Amino acid sequence: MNKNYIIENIKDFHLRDVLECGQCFHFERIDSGINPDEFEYEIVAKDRILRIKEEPDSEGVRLTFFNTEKWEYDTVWKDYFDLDRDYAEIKGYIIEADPRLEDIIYENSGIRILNQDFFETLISFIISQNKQIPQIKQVVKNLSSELGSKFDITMFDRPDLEFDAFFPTPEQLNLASEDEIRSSKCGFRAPYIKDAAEKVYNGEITLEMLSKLDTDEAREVLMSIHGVGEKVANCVLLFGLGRREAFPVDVWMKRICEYMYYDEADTPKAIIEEDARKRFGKYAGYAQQYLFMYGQKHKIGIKR
DNA sequence: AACCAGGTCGTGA
DNA sequence: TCACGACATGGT
Repeated sequence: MNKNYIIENIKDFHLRDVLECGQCFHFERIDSGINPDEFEYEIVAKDRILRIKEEPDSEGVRLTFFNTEKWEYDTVWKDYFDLDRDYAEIKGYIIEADPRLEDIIYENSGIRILNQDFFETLISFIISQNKQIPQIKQVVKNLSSELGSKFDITMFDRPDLEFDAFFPTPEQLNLASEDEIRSSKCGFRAPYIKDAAEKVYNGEITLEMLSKLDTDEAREVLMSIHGVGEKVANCVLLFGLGRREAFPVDVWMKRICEYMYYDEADTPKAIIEEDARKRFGKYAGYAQQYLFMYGQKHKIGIKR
């Protein structure tokens, strides 16, 4: 009990940027914010609840996984945080594809793309349409609290948890009525969530079948869900199915890419996606995340 | 008080 | 194909 696991000198990692870059929603910052170099978060993922802290270190950062055994880090969190990946290679590849991204990557050098649960990613990004990130987080929290399995609080080393339940399983969401789903404040997305839960629960769409398909085929299958279009499908591919060549184009990416590549001219999202995938190839998804963070920080293309 | 938000669907040219 | 309004909810 209360054994912490610590890893040191981690490069290309910034906990805040990893979590706050809009790829995941079931987490909360829990430190005071007094020390600008320290970050502590509570994350619900991988059928677990993790408390994790980041501090500066001589060659990068030190991460403390609270109440975590070494085997849990090795078999669960290492993969979840994409820590097996060589980000120096990824960055080099992207900069070679477009040298103008060097500064952008430098500014956001701690981003990683998480390897998240497929079903949770699917539902989360269905919720994300026409919503801002704080609201998405709230709906994910409500859905979990109302329909997911509750934690055994006695398992944890502190009583004041931000969350009280796991994200609902396909079965739990499929069993819920549309009204129950609506009480999470997901609004008009309730039937979309219903349809997704149904198709996954009854085996019409499975992780196994999607893994056998190439990215474009898998996207078609995902888009057979009512309420899943190009953008949501691409997010599921990138964040929930490990398809790092996927390049989701939302309003932000549209503005950023028009600014970067089309002389500010109005350009269809499909063209932007196609060109980006040609330009950035197998790492288009990483390029997308760096560009997204950059665009948000500097409000690229926002008119006033 | 309108208007917008990591969109998608349905409709009508 | 393509443009456009509707869709819940909450925040400026």
